[in-house]
Amino acid sequence: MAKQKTAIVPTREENYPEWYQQVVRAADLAENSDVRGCMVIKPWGYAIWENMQQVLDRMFKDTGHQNAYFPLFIPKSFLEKEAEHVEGFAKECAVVTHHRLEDDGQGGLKPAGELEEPLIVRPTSETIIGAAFARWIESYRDLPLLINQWANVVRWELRTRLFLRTSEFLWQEGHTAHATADQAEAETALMHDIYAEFAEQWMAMPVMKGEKTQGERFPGAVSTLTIEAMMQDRKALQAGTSHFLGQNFAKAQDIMYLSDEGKREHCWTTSWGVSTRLVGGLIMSHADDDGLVLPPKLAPAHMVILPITFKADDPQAVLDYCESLKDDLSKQAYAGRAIEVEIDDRDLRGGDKTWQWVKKGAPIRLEIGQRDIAQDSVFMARRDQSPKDKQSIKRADLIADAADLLQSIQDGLLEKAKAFRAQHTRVVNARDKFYKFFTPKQAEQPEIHGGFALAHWNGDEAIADQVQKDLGVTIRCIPLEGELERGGFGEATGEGKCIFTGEPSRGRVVWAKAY
RNA sequence: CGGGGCGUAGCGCAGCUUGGUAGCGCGCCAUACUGGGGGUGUGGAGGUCGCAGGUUCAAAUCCUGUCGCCCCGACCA
Repeated sequence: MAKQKTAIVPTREENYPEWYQQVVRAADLAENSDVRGCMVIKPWGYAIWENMQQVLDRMFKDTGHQNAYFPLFIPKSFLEKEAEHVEGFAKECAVVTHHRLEDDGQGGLKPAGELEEPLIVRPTSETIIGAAFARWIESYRDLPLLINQWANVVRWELRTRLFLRTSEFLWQEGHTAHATADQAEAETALMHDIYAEFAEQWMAMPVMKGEKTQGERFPGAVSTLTIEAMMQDRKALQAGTSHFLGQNFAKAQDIMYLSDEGKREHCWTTSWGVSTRLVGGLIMSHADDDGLVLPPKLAPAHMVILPITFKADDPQAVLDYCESLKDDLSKQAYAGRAIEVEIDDRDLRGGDKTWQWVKKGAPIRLEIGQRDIAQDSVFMARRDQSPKDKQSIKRADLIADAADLLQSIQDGLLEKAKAFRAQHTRVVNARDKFYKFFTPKQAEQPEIHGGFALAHWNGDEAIADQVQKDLGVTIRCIPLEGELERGGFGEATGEGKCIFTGEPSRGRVVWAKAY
C-alpha cells in the first residue's frame, strides 16, 4: 500500500529536526532573518505568543505581581558582581563598545566614540533589576517587592533553532525580593506551580515538576525549579524555570531592608521566566505530519470558515450566511475570550486553502456552501481528527456546542500528550538497561529512541558528567514530592540504590536527552 | 574553535569533471476550463551564477583569495 501523503515532508519518523523546521515554515510561524541566529516571528506565530502572554500576565497579576521595564543595556561592572553569575553568562554576551558610526571614507561606516565602560546587551536582568531594588527597598514594609518584565534578551548561542534557541528571544522575567528565606522559597514554588498549570491547562503540554541538580542550576541560584516536557522525539524540553537566589544577589548588590527590630538585613530574592521557547514546545508537543495542531485555548483563531462560493446561485448569500454565523459564534465565550472566527474568502482553490489551514493548525474548519445553507447546517472538520473526517452539523448545534467542542479538543490533546509521555517513560533499575535505553539501534542515522528514564542516583555530579559524556543524557530534574504520582508514575517513588554505584538513593531522578 | 557541506530567480535545485554569453520544479502575474482533498491548459514577469582578483578570444564552469551560511561536536532558556 502506498504511503499516505502527508502535508509535511519529511515526516517526524523520517527526519525529526527537518520536520520541525518544515512545520514552522508551513504554518507560517517564523523564519530565519538576515541576522545570524535571530528570527522573524510572523503574524500567526506572534499571535500565539501574544495569547500566551495575555494568559500568563493575568496569572502574574492575580498573584500580586506588577509589570515594569528595565534597560536593554547592562553596565559590564553590574554583571561582574555575582561570581557564579559572571561565570555562567560571560561567554555568551553581546557587548556594546561604541556609541556612534562614522564615514570610513570608503562608502562604509566604522564604529566611533568608544564607551568608557562597555555595555552588555542583557542576557537576563538580575543585576540591573537588583540595582533598582537596592534603591527602592528601605524597610520591611516595602517587602515583598514583586516585579515582572516582558522583554527581549540576547544570548549569543553557537547553534540556534527557531523558537527553541535563538540569539535574541522574547520572554518574561519575574524578580522578587522578600524579608525571609521562607517567603522567597514560597514565591519560587508559587511561580513554578503557575508555569506548570499554564503548560498543562493552556498548552495541553504535560510537565514534570522538579528541582535542578547543582550542575544544571541557574548561575548564582541556591536552587532552581523547572518544568520539563517530553517532545515527540522523546527529548526533554526545559519549559520554564523558577530560581531561589537566596541572598547571593542581595549581598552582591546591597539589597537590604530595615527590619521591625531596627536591624539592617539582606533580602532574599527570586527570579523566574518563560520564553518564546514555549512556542517551540507547543509545536513539538502536538504537531503531526500534516503540520501544526493548536490547542484551542491558545489558537489565534478557534475556527476558520471556508465559504464555498463557486457555482453558487448567489455567492453573496453564502458570504452573508458565513458572516452571520461568525457573529453568532463570537457571542460565545471559550476560555475567557470570545470565540474567534476567521472567514477565509480569498480567491484560492478549495483544496489548497483547506490544507493551508490544516498546516496552520486551526482547531476547527467549517466549510459552508449552498447545500449546507439549504439545510441550515455546516460541514465541520476537527484538526485533532483526520482531514477526511468531516461531518455535517446543524448551525444551531454548532453555536450551542462550540465551547464544549473546543474544550474536547483541548482535553484530547493533553490526554494524547500524557499517553505519549507515559509510553516513553521507563523505570530503570540497572546501568546496562539504562545505557541500552538511550542507545539508538542505528548508530549511523539514529532513529527516535529513548525517553524519560526514572532511575536512582547517588547525587554525585561526576557520575552525571560521565553519563552525559557517554550518552548525551542529563538529569532533567529531581521530581518534587508527589510529582511522580501526579504524573502517573506512582510505582517509581521511594528510596533505592543508585544504578551506577549501588549506593543509597532517596528517590529516582528524571534522565533524558535534552534540547 | 575542531570535523563536514553549501553559496546559481522568492523557495528548492540541476548545470561545473570535458569553458562557448543560464535551466528545471514550486511559487508569482494574466487568462480559460475547473472546483466541498493540494486540478489542468495557454501566455507572461523574474537571475549574470556570494564577493574580489587571475588564466583565456571566451568563465557559473579552471586557479587564488575572501566573505557568508548550514550540519555534527563543545556551550546553552
